Amino acid sequence: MSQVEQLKTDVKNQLHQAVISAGLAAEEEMPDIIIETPKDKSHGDFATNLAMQLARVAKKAPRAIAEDITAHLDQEAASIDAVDIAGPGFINFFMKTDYLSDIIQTVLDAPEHYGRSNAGEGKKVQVEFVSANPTGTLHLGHARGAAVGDSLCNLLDKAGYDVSREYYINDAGNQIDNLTLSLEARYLQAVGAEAEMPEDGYQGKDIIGFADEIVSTYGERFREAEVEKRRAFFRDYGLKRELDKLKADLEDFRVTFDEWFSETSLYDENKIQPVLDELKANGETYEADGATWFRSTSYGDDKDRVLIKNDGTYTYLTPDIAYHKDKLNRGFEELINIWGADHHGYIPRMSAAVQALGYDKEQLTVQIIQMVNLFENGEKVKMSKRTGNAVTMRELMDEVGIDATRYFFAMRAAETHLDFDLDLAKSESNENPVYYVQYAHARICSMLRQAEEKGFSVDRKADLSPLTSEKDQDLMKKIGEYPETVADAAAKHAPHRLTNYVYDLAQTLHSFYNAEKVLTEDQTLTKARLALVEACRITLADALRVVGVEAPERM
RNA sequence: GUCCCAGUAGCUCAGCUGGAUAGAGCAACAGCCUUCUAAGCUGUGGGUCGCAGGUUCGAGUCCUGCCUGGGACGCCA
Repeated sequence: MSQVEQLKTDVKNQLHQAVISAGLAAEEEMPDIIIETPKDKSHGDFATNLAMQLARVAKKAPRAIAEDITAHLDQEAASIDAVDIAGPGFINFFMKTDYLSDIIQTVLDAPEHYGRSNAGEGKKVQVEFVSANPTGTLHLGHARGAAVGDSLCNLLDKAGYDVSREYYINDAGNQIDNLTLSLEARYLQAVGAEAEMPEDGYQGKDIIGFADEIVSTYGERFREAEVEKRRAFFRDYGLKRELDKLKADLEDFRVTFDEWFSETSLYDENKIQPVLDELKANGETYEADGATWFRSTSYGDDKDRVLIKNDGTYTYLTPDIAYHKDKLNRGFEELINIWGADHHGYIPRMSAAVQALGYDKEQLTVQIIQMVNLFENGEKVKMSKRTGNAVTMRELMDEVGIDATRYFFAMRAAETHLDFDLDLAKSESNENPVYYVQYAHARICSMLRQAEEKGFSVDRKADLSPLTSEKDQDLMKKIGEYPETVADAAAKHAPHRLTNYVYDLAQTLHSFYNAEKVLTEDQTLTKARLALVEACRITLADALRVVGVEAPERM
């Protein structure tokens, strides 16, 4: 537990005692005691609305209740320096300040550990994200999903969840047949044969490239080959090359997966039929119009869904249900799927399926990634200038840079529409929040370098008592908020809270920097401040790492 | 038509489990570099929180209806 959480717990416990001994409420009437951090510093380090919550139970005015509570409160036991009753009945707590230096001490004692918690209690969570079809290039929306998904996983990991990252490869359906036929057509064209692209074929240049590769490696041998064999080869070849490309793009975007799960493997390992049997045995299916239906309306879907079409083949849903069953069989207690906005209508049926298989509704969470609109020169850009197609993730990385792209995508709540300002993301200026945060880190590194030249080094045992100025304390407090921010952002699946935090922390550092000098004639003060900025640097670097952004030592 | 998401300052967005005077950044205006990085700091102005009801000590936050924008509504994936 972090210092701040420990303090809050102490205050909570003492408040609980005070309420009992003041006779304001019995144990079973006790509300959840909420300790919040006021926005306004004059309202103390912490505050509680407990007196207002008790108004009904105690049948007294909140301010009078607050008087009773504070009169019975053991301030010493909760490290409280002073209390104040304010507004409609808030109790404000001004804490003894030594907890602030404890924060810095904790960071310095175990830098790589700071912010880590056991909030998740080792719960096995699986996050499935990106999962774009292996038939083309990753685009804007995929990039956002990748950034949000990866940061979320980093967060969950830090907050004590046992997290696994997975990519579901749709390598079994029509789209793969389409890929195969498209590649075949391109190959035949490349060797000068008559061939037409299939209807709805993949027009991308990458397919032409693969065809050329095949020609240069294998020559024209497939020209007269048996169609079935030829197609099997093209299928495997095309799939492998598409996957290589996806992996490379994602890796360059600093996103890696623990598992690349093949849809085809569900067929190969006979994992679909047993799930169908199970649903049938549970009475969740019926036959109608020559098809097999899943009675998803029993679990809140607005209509039933076809599992087996009247031509005998599965719909997309069927293997996907088997896939989710497989995930749960692998021991994951919670599944998080990160899907594009165009899939949100699919949520109720997947949720229904999980429930129909006997699992708890809460075990599946679907996080929707809303659409991204690119803006340049104040105008919406839909298409890439170079290719005329939708803007790809690769283009975005090349043009904007990975740091800015990752930061911008992580910066906003995932389920909100995002306007991505290309000019802002590209600008190396004060307007760009990424550089603002990175600059804070580089600035500290610069101070540490100069300290070293002057014979100072960061002393983990430095006396921190000289850190008494307002800016010193602001910075210590902000650093102290990190563990809770991480745990909270993880629990709420909200990586954007971390970018908000890291921006705040950078701002607090810059403000500190302009008000106080670190390298001074006063050795004791210098050592204390070096310890402080080092703790800040560690926190900045770690938060940036979670977001997927580098922390440069110079800018 | 049904369902989902969004609507907060001129623009882009935060706003935790319902709490104190609704906050940042950008843009506008006024200051701060002989001093550790000015990619920085300090200050000023700017709001019927889409609209209307309701719940309660208290609503941007919860409930109902409506308006606007986006999306989804297939035996496609």
